[in-house]
Amino acid sequence: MPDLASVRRLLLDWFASSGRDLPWRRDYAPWSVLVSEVMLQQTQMDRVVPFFDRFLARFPTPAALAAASEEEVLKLWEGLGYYARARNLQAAARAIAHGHGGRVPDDPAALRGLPGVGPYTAAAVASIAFGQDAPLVDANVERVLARVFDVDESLATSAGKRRIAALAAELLPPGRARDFNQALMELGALACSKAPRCGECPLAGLCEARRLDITAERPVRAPRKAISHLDVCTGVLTHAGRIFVQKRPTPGVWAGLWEFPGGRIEPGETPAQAVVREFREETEFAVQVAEPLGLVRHGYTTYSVSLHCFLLTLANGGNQPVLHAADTFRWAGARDLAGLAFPAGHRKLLDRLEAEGRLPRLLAQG
DNA sequence: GATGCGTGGTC
DNA sequence: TGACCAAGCAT
Repeated sequence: MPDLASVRRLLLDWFASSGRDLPWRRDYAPWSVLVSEVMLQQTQMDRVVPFFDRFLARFPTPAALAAASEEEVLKLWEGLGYYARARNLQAAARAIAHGHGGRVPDDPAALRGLPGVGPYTAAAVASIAFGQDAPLVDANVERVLARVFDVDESLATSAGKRRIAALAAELLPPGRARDFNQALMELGALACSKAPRCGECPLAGLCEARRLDITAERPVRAPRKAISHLDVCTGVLTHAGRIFVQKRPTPGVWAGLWEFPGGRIEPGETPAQAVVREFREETEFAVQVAEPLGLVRHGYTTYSVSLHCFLLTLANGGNQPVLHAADTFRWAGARDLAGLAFPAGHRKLLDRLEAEGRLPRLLAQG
């Protein structure tokens, strides 16, 4: 088994020389650390940084976020995914503003009680913001420790998880948790990645998986479920120079985001038939297809979709919907469309219409 | 313990 | 191209 003291020293030295310069690492302000850690859940660093900069500029304190509208918060989160994080973070900000005197708590139990803060994030904030000796485990830590110490239990099992957690706790140098926890994760992100770059790794000389030439087999993971494919449709319904949008209910997929109605294309149905049916079911609008708008392809973790898009007009009747799949609706103008948060596929469709120069015409008063 | 929740990068 | 995956959490 690799020498623990050597692992600690090599990791801390490497992090001091090779750690990335990140916005929240200048002063480790607790609010910055909390926001960054929530954004980093299941999301890679390079993608987070620009979102973090915009978010902190707008919401420099928990009180600022607490006072904002959910609309504005989701708009700033648009494109980052896992939107429950944004709503939970605002709920956490309100709890901090009203229940903790406006300061992010340093007590792990209090942190854990904030919405959207689980075991990882609580330990990350306690150690990175406040320097407390809290070990943490994320996917990076799992990868690094499973390789360095050749953990052969599957990480899908509780035995494997316990083994990693025990190693992370035993390894943590008291008083150095801020740098050490970040060092482990940074190493997992920069060197000990899925396809490891052992030439850049300070631990290569003592890594068990490398010695045994089994880095590709560590960590042992459960096989993922197969990715399924789905054909769905959506329609941009225009009327009197405006476009119909509806707000998705909470909880659920894309809760609180705006969308164009649509849904799954059933067997034996053409995409055009499906979009007419979906509008009837979701809004009780009778619509007709004015023009196909092509295909938007989009991937998700467990499935991929082909989004068949259409331009629609009202076939008859008034412009008041009866909503069955949404909280509220709006006949949106250009300013609305720019300011509302949409799921990526629908935003992609809007961007395409914009790029083709068609949006102004659709939104012309008529 | 299993599942749902987004998105875009990578190879 | 498509399968895999990322600084997890809630239910």
